[in-house]
Amino acid sequence: MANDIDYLGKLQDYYADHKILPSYAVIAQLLGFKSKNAVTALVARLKLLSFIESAPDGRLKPGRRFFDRVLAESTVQAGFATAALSDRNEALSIDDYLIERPSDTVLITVKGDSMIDAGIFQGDVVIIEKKQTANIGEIVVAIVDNEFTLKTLGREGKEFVLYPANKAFPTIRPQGQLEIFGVVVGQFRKY
Amino acid sequence: MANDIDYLGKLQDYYADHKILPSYAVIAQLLGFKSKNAVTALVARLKLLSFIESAPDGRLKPGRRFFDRVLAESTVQAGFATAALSDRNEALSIDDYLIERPSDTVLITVKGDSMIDAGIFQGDVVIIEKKQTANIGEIVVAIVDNEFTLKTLGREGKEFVLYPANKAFPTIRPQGQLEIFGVVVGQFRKY
DNA sequence: AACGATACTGTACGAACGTACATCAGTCAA
DNA sequence: TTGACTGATGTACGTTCGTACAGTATCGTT
Repeated sequence: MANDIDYLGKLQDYYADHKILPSYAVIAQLLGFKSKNAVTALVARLKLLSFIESAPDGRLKPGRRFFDRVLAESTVQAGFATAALSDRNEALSIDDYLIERPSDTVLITVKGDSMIDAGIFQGDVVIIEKKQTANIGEIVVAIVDNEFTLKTLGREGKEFVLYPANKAFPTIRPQGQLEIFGVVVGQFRKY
Repeated sequence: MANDIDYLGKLQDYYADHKILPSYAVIAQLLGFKSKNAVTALVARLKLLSFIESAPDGRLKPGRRFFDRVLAESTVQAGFATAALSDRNEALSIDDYLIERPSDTVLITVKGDSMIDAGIFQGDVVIIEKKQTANIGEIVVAIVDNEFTLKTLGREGKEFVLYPANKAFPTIRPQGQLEIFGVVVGQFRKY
């Protein structure tokens, strides 16, 4: 059973490369089995765990948990780290974790350094939930001078203001009504 | 030819539902063709435009442009956002964008503030590709005193060192051999 | 009206498909 | 030592696969 997780990893790698799952014969080759029927048995086990399902035509397709990623505890003692990872750790589907309302969510690539003290760097992608209202303290995408700007919503007296998270940038005090496009609900970065 | 885009849309819908592409026979059914060979011709045309490709075993897989339209539909009306996402059109999902080798990848929740100047905060999740070697300048997960630590790999003289990205923390100069668990390839955060 | 191009229909075929059944080898507990 | 269990190997088979070739219908151009 322990090998099943390694086999699953290989299927996930194949899927990352090709965006499909292969046939039983190709899976046998991939995993080093001599027999297709070993794949049938493995697939049955992976189906029980919701990693894999069958499409209407009998072909294999990713199951609900196929895109779960291993979430390791950083406090796990490193000496046991490798052995522990696949047995006990939680799993997380990144898209499901970051996006709760797909139909109201857009991704925007950050340009500029105005939010670096909030850990949002140029080139990062922020996840925006489209909303016209926001709470004080939330990071929002507002429309100022017909352009999007990413800032923290603040209030001074009766007026809303937009605070950067970088001392080099000024606070924005909008003339007239502040127009909010959405609220930042997540962020990600690739190295 | 105009119908080809509609046919492609239906394939994209099937893919959105099942996360795989079906066989020629199933595609014929899906599109209302009476003949499998019409699918062969359609596939040839879609291949020329890089919407579809063949996997090594002959099965169909999404091509480089297969996800173009899906991403275009998901962006906001503002031209700005569309342009920002335009270089990411091969990514099916955030997971697909961030993770290239699922079998060697684990997620770790960050504890501590040692890397805040690099935009990695406590509570963020970092995406680790398990590797025993890394390049100078990369952010690594190293094992020091039997614990994971997240730092930037550096070198002083002949010795490897681990630099924090926070002035409040000291540089780590490991006794003996530096042990690397993996390299940070991505990061994400939820608000 | 004739012709060429395009997109589809129909048929055929060797190869591969998913599935079923029997068997074997290794491991572990009693 | 023995039996049960698990995971793999091997074989077989009806169905489906991807591909090739021939033919048809429609449309636009000359």
